[in-house]
Amino acid sequence: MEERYDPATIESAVQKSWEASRAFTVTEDRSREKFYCLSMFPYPSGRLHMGHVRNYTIGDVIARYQRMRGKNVMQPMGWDAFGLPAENAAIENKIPPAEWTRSNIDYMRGQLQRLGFGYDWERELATCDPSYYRWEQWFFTQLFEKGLVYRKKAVVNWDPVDQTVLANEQVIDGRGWRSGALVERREIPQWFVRIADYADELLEDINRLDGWPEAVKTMQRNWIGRSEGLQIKFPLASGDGALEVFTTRPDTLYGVTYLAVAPEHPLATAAARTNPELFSFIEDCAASSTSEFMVETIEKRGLPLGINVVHPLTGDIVPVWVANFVLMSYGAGAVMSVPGHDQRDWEFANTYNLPIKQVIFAAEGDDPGVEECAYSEKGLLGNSEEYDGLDFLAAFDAISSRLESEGLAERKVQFRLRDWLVSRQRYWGCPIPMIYGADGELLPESTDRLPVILPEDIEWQGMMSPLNTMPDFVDAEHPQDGTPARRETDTFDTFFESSWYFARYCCPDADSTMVDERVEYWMPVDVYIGGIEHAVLHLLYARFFQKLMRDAGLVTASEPFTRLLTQGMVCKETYFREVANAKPQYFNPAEVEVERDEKGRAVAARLAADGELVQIGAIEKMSKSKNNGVDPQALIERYGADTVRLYTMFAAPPDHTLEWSDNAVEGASRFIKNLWRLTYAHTQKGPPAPLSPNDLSSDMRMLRCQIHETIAKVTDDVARRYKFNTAIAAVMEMINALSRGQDDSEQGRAVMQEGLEVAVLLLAPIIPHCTDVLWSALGHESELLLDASWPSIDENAIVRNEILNIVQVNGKKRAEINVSANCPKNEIVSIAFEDPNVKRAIEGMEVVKIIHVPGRLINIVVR
RNA sequence: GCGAAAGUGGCGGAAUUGGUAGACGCGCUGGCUUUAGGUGCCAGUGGGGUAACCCGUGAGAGUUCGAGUCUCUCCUUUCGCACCA
Repeated sequence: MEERYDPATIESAVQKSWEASRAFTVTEDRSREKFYCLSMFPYPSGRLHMGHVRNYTIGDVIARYQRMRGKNVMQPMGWDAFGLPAENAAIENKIPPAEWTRSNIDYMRGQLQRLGFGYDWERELATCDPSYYRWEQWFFTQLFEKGLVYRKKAVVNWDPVDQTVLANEQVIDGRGWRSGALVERREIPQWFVRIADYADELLEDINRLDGWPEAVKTMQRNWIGRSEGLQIKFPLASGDGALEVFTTRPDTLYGVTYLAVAPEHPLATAAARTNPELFSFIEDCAASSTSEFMVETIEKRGLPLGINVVHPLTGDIVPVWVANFVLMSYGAGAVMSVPGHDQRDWEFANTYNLPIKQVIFAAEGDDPGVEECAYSEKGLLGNSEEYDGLDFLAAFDAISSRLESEGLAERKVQFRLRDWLVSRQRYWGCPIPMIYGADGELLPESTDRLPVILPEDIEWQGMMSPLNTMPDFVDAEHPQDGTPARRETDTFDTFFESSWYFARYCCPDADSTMVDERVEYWMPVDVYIGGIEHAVLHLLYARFFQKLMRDAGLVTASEPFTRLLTQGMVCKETYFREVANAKPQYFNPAEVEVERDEKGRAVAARLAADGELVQIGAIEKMSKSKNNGVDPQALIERYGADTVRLYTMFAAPPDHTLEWSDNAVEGASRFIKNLWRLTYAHTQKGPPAPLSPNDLSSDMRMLRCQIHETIAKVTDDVARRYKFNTAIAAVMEMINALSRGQDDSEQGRAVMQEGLEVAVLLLAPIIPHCTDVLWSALGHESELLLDASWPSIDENAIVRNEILNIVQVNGKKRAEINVSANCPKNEIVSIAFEDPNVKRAIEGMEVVKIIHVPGRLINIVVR
């Protein structure tokens, strides 16, 4: 090894050796335990950002650790290549999306390789390749044949100027982001997949996901949102038909004072035909974004429809309103309003002077009343005729049974989960393989004509998908009789591609099936790593797809991901200057110099270019808009990949947000240099003698104890807890101890050898390049560090004969005492009572009891 | 609005099962070496107090011999909300 640590040279040499030996290429080997380590594949946006670096370092550390444990590890990588940004780039820069995407992939692949991630590049896939998307087209046709796909009208954001459908993120303050035109809600026919049919199983199987974070499981449960309730018919007072509503609180039925329907509800549409005020209200509602967040946060408004219904129990006449907060997509698109016992209804009733009626009373204690706010707890019924005094369950049952027997209601399980809308009116996506016959018949493209290839050589005009204007694409034939037909021009939601890529990695070259038998060896994924923002959508769609594939006989596992690790965001401070009548101007932290007081607090910041002050903003997620991104490329060039990997793992636990600090990167670099120097100095003294554990000085025995305790700590942190920051801290402590306790005696050098070997092995997954060189220098030239065994613990080394105990008086620490490992309680107590601090603390007091926590502390309780 | 998390020194964080609060690192302060600068090395570093000691984990209550950790209320921040990926 060289005396000086030169990351650029080392890293390129080590990476070349991995490449030459195809070190990360794997095949199925039934004699070995497999480990499938998967990180969420990136969207090829142009350059890697710190979020990618963090995500993929976590995955690589786990993969390399499992390999050292002897597992047959597969770690693949690919590209989630379809999506909106490629279309934006096409519009802005006149580059065809395919070209833009493929050149980004090439650049980003190089960046991943420079970071030294151990991917099996022979399994690489890009979702925009026909060899990939042909199989999801095929699968979609299978789903269609099974009746799991249907077509129905759904609301979209429509930009009337650009004549195009907008994504929610393209709607800013109710306007199209490019045209600035007021966005309209418009209903168009769309393709849906019946995920709601699997709602029960998706919910039930969450209970089996032991390796998933509780927070993610709870979010999925809430997203699926199973609720048991009653679908009730309120007969129209006019006598023609009934208005159906779903409620989970039939016990509050006597408190209904009005009904509310969504603006898109047929009853509202019908009433609006003869009522201009209603018509314009509904139009107003339609002029806002479709996102649920917007619907739920706007001011609650409504109008009476002039329609009445009959209360099914009392026969009272109840008015029907239209309200902007009722969602057409949930339940029946109509609700029964009980302002006494639902806060939103209460506020609405207050605004419009609708009656509020209390029908639920507290089971015990004071009556809460409904004058100040709604009482939404479950309690005992009142003002409810013969049901007075019943509790929630009894009332639910009695009222449900009565209405059911009268044919006015039906018990129903309602899910919040809606069927998956998979069609997008966009170009850069996988074509939906459907054809419209002359009479509008829905026809799946025949299997032998798949894939339906997305034309890549395109002219982009305006904002609309160019597919609509390409006769070569649109003109099709009836799959059976060959008559002229029209091809679907919608493409799939990109979640469609990302819902099964993990299965395809197992057999990326299968050219006659979607997946082959190799999938049975590798699936399920043992650990899946990605951002917490995917907690619901992507991770739920992927679970759903796995079940669809299982039911199609393609796979046997019901769940795709055994263990899930959700990663936090990467953040950085922001700096800006106010600009009159415009958005603030943000400056990249690299261009700003920060002044600190003697405590290190930032007191001011100046732009390096002009020396003038800039304002210090919040610490926010790295983004273009806040100009607070740190380019990984520049850091790799300056410090090397190992330092960047070490820092990202050390700065925070994987599931926390990571606040980027350039100074702390320097610290990571310093640590590697220290390890390098220590190893160099040690190896320069020649090979050490074999270790003889029974001949160690007491200092060396202690040092060796720490080495083996570090193995235990790091193994637990890496394998079980996924806390790489504390694992690294433990190795740092060990290196500090080795460095301080240098002893050039024969056995002292043997302990140093053992300590350095352990450090190199423990750090190998995190900083694989420099440890590779150090491993050779320590005398393991013939062994590949990649396949070296994870170090094991010498149980004899970690036996301690003395243990530090804490003495507390009334829970406050008063002394520390050293006692022998199995010292009985009474002896510890008598030693404690000898301590002057303890004596002073208990002087003149009566000892009430003494609590002993073996091996830790005693607490003397006095009064 | 609904759902889910988080809040500990100047900063990132540690404390794994209710048992020593602040490991490790950054920053900062003082010193040494070299010196053009940087690197490197040593010491100190939660607040208050001469000290004994007291205070201290977003705020407030509670349970306990003992609470950063458990319970309740509140505040703040972040993430998701179905066409961003």
